Amino acid sequence: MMAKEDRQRAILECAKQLFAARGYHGTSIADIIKEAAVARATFYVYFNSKAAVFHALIDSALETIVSKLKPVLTGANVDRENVLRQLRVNLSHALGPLFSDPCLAKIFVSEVESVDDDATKKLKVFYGNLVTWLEESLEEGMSLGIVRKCNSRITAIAIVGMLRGIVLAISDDNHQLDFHEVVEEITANVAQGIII
Amino acid sequence: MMAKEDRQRAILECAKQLFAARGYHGTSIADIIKEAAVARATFYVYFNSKAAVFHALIDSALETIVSKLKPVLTGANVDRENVLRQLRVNLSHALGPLFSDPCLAKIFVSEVESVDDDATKKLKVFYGNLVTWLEESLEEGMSLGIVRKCNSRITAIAIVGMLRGIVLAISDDNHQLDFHEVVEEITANVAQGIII
Amino acid sequence: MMAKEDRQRAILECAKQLFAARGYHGTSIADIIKEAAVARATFYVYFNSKAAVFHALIDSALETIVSKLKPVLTGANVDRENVLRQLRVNLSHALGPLFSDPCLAKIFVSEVESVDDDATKKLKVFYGNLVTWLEESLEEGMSLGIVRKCNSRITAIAIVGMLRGIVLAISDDNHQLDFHEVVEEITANVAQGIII
Amino acid sequence: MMAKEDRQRAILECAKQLFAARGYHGTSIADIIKEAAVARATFYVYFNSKAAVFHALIDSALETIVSKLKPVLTGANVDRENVLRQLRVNLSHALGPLFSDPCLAKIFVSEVESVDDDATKKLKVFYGNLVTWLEESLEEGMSLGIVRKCNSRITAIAIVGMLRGIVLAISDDNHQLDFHEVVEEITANVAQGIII
DNA sequence: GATGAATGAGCATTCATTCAT
DNA sequence: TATGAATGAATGCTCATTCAT
Repeated sequence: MMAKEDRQRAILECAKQLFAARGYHGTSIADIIKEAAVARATFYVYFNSKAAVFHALIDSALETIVSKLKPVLTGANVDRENVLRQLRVNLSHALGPLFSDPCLAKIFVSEVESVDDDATKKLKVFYGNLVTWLEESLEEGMSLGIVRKCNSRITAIAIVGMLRGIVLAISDDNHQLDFHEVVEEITANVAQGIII
Repeated sequence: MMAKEDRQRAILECAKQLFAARGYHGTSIADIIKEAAVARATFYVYFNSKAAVFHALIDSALETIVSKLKPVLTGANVDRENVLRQLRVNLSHALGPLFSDPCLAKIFVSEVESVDDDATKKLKVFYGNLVTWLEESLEEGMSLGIVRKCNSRITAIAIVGMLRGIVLAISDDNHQLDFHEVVEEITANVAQGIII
Repeated sequence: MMAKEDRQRAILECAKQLFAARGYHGTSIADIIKEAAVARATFYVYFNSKAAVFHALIDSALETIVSKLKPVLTGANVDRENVLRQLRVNLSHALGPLFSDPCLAKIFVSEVESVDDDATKKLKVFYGNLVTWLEESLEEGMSLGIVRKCNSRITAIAIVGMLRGIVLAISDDNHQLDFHEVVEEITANVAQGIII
Repeated sequence: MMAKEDRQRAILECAKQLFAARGYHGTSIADIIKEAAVARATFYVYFNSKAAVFHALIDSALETIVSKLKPVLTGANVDRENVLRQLRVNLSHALGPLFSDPCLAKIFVSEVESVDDDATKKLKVFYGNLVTWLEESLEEGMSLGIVRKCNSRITAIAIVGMLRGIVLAISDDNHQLDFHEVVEEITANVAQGIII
């Protein structure tokens, strides 16, 4: 007999892997319970619906990431090197969990359509907030002379897209990216651009 | 009575809008034929399956974009300005059609799961090729001293992600980005990075 | 191939018999389509839900009965015999269809619980209206001196119950009541009571 | 800790109210145990099944009523007044418990379909017996010259229906009938009919 | 070619009941 | 005795696809 929490975790874990592998719509309750080795009704003891598992996964993913993010501190005596260091830290914290769990990464970039809206909306809101926050940071950076003059909105969107691209790559089996290299490279790109 | 091609095009167009708005799984054959004002069986006169319409849309989208892309020419007498100009042109050509048709943009970044593999695979292959091509270009650029030393694979992935982010933003009603600003901004980011 | 209306009627008829025999909750869609010899989805071409068939049956039953009822005319020169004749006519019209279709009778007295409320409510409203109408008729009859002084509400309820009892008996295979005798007997009971 | 019998009674009482309010099929075990504040498995300690509780309720209801009924005594020196008095007494005894417990009344007239046959059959048998007994009484009454010549079967069915109608009205919140008036009225109807 | 009726495989969900403690 | 976790059979319903005209 399993502890109650373990059971829930097992279902969650199986669902995560299946959703990551076959997508939300490609995964049936039958698949999940077979993988988790529980009876049909048992699934519903722990989750009210298929959508509910997905919600839980999204929530957990967001929680995992968001809790790690720290605001970038700036001020009088904050130089370029300092900002880049903070950037590196945030990137490491954000990407770390995704690197160690490709399924989480997959869920994170999944654009699941037509699930009970809430779930997708949560992710959308997250990315939207990320963009807004970056936008404001860029504005502040410009006023401090740390950031070159740019269209902050477009740039923010581009950076978030860049990160999503990385996460998508992580979630793909064959890319095999190295965590530290990624962090360094992203930082460098942001810092220097690509073309000399 | 409609000409045969018009009928097909009508179905395709309606399907595109519906897929863009509600997603592949959120759109039923019933939705499509209602919108296109054709009978159920008529749909199957023109397309073998729901997946087939999606395939056709993907194909058309890819064709539209790919045909516009030109290889970036480099050589002895190619300077930084020249390369950036070519980059701008390619970006304009690639993003142009997507800007004028947000539904196309949506399809383009859609990560539809569990459609008969082929469709998703085509998009994946496209993005994969894009990454590979960029990777090679970066390598070449490095050897020519035009590109700073970097991990070409990661950087390529990041850039493609950046573009995807932009396209995703285009496909979203509320972002309202300006075409030329976007092209300039992306170019600038690639050229200079963000942090001074 | 069946005409469209025939198909619907066939389903309706089978559903009626099954509902009458096993009750609403004791009848599954599987039962209905097996009896009607149609495919599962075909059922849903004609009815939106299991409850919808029941609604249709109730509606049809009520329509059948209600359309036959005529208001009892009274006035200066209306004597006891005349009123009783009108009563007989109404009884005949109301009970006739139920006598010729025991399943209809069964549906008519069925007190189906927890179907999408509407259906049950319709029947309840019908019986409620019947009671109210009878109540008013009794009141009028009293003021005309045709009806003995009585509690019109209780009496109305009792009469409607009497009728329901008859209909229930009709719907039972083994009672084998004679239509004309029933009409006469009810009229006589109303007219004379039972105990001398 | 509750005494064993109290537990059982509590479950029974809650079930009765729920069945009366939402019907048998509209009431789940979950509803019952929540209302009775007992654990799921505890329910099955006291009752073997959902149907069993219903059986018990029917049994108790029938017991309550049947035990009160007294045979109507007739004989040489029994006049009309005497018979009516006995009728009144029986009615009072039968309707009394139902008036004081509308839920009991509801159960009593419930025509629950597709419960494990036994329960419904018991009620059916009860009503059948009632009809038969009335039928015989009417026959006897006729031979004694107390009852007018009538079709005893139909009349018996009608009278039982009348009573059922009253009980149904009792079980409905909004009717608010007065016990004594009902008894008087029924007696009067039986004695005199309605139309003068 | 054009149509709409017909189809069945598939799915999420419910619920009375049993098991292990 | 009392419990709550676990269960699987059953059910209503959907939807892409095919058939007959």
